[in-house]
Amino acid sequence: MAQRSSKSATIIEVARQAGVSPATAGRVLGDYGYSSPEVQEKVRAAAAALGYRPNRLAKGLITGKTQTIGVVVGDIESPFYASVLRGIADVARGSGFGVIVTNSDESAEREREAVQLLLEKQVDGLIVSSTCVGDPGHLQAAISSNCPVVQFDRVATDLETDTVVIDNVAITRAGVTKLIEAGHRRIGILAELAPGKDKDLAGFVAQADPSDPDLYKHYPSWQRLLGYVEAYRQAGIEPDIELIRRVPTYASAAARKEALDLLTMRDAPTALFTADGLMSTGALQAISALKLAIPADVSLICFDDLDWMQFVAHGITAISQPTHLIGTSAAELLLQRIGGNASASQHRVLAAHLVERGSIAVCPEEVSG
Amino acid sequence: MAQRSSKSATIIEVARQAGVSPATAGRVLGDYGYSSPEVQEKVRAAAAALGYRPNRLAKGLITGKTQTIGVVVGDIESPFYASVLRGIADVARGSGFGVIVTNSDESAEREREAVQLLLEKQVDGLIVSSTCVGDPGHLQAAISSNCPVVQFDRVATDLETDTVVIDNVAITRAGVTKLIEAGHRRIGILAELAPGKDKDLAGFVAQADPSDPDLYKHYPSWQRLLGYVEAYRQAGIEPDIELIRRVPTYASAAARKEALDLLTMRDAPTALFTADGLMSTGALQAISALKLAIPADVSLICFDDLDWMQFVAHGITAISQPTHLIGTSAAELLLQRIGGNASASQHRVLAAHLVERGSIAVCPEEVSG
DNA sequence: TTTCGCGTTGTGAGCACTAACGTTACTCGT
DNA sequence: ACGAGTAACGTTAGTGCTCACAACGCGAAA
Repeated sequence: MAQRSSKSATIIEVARQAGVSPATAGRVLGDYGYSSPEVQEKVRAAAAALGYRPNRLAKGLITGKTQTIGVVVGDIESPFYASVLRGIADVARGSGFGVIVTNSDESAEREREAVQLLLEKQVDGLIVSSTCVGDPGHLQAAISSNCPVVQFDRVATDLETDTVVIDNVAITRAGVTKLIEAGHRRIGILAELAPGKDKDLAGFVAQADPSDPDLYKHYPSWQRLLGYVEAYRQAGIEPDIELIRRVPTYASAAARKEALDLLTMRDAPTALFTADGLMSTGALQAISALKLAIPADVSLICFDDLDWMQFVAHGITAISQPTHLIGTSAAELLLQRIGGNASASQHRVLAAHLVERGSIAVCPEEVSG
Repeated sequence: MAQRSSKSATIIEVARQAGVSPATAGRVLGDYGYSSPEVQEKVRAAAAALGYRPNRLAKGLITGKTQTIGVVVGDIESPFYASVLRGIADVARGSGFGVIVTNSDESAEREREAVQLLLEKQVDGLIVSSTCVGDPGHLQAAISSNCPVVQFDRVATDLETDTVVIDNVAITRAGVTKLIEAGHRRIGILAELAPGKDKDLAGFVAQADPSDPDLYKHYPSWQRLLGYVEAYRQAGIEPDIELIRRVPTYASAAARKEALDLLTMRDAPTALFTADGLMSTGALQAISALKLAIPADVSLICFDDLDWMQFVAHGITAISQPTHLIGTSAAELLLQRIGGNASASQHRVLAAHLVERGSIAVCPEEVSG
């Protein structure tokens, strides 16, 4: 019989109803310590009769554990983050954990506020794709107060946390190499390449070196650019800086604009590489607006395998990230830490793979040449 | 100077450091009651020095408010729910609230578990798109324990809650009417039409009546079917039950299969209406596999305006839901309730609109006929 | 019988914080 | 001059629960 009243029953009322002490009732309901079968039955019956619902706040206050993990992502609306979050939520649910989600909107300040809020809510751990890998003081603060952190996608390396990433450089190199093998020499690349508008793109490309611990390399889009440059160098070609397009604001409209510009320039590229889902959407808008055919007029490889890539044109060749697995891995690592695992930081590098479809044609100039 | 130690400082330590009582420190830091400027400064200085971070659990335990709202959706990975969630999160953040998200996977049992967990965590309110509109006992329990509930998309009408929905019947009727006006007489419809596999589809269509308070009408996909049927009847045509396809499992692969079947049947439809994003994706897969051209071979209207609909073929005409607004509205209504608003339930019906693109052609048979 | 140990239960403290109330000092109006 | 009002602060109790500890009974081992 459920309780009708507005205030729900406490464990003390259950105990009184069952004729035992609150501690005993707690032992039965909380499933710890000792209790005899007879008492268990009495307590459970009383709890059911009163519609007792444990108050996890009180429990958390005393145990120091809330069974809640906090997640900070750029934007849950993005398919990438949504899928990662789904993975996290699945693992969390399996262990009786709740998940508090916050969007940083790629703003360092919002991210800090979010982390602060989550810590005040006493989350047991944090999963973060940090906007500010160069200034992770807020994450360090979390770790210092015994709140383990797992980073994914973007990682601040001078932070002692578990991490889950994919090998952006290698998979991008593989993808761009496919285009080069098809004879393409002028391959445009569309990437966010945040933060730091002042960053010297030409300098970065010139001295591109995967072993260099440059801060910008911690951002996936810069890593993907690195893979792009490496693919060129491996083929003995020098990349043309004109073909590397930085999208000033992280939105498909901006990507579309940049793609339009790229595709209508003098000596336009014969192929395109897009560094993430938003870039892909923008590129497709531009290609559609220009009434170009894929792959007859322009070849294409997209980072992130979105739903529509299997049926647009003759299928879009894409790099597929194991998004769900990123989420489950991050959550599993975090739960291990919460469970007390104090071993050295684990760094998981998951495999992305190329989904070959019909968006790569042999370069016409190659054919005629 | 931030604290290095693992346990963070409490308000008592701050008070001691500042030379005041815990209550006074609480008043300063919690911004309630009275306190002199001098004391405020001392306390704030002490708090900063100790790296004090308020414990919201303790605060919540005593005030009965956690500044947290719980959200239950089918699947955060779906663009619809992701966008609604984004709206909720935006409003929540603006008011200093956290958001705990859970997926029900369209399972009534999981939904009940999720609600139970959220109530145990003492959320101040719940936003739910319920799977089990016919058996909302768990939601009634929430309301009874003073936890306001706002429903969106799907609503259990015999529950006294605020609701946020769109007018599925009207907008679908408008969309299908466009197809009929273009001369199409055989329009296939792809819809989930859960729950109740035993539900008599033919009977539902035969007696389709928008004023009938049938349980199934509370589900958007059934409502959309109703709009479809009404569009036919308004045009003086009787819908062909063969063209109404129920997708047995809610996945794009199943939708694809059903669409393939539909498009290759004898007397195949000349146009298609898809009742949500997953159906649209499945339909496009089928159309692509059959190498049909849109709209030359088949016209199309899709419910839910997904990213790719602006650049696929000549653009896909779509029904666009104000997803973000659904989320913000639901969150605003909930925050009002949490704030103490006890007026009668509000039922918001938001406007969806038709985004006309290039996926509707005049029916060829109409032209020749 | 004594001693030990174990299962079982109750008692009391305390987690970090806020609300209610009491006390003090001070101001103001008449 | 005196009561009322108010600002500022402290004391205390209480939020719902868990944990350490003590106490007790009972059977087995010494």
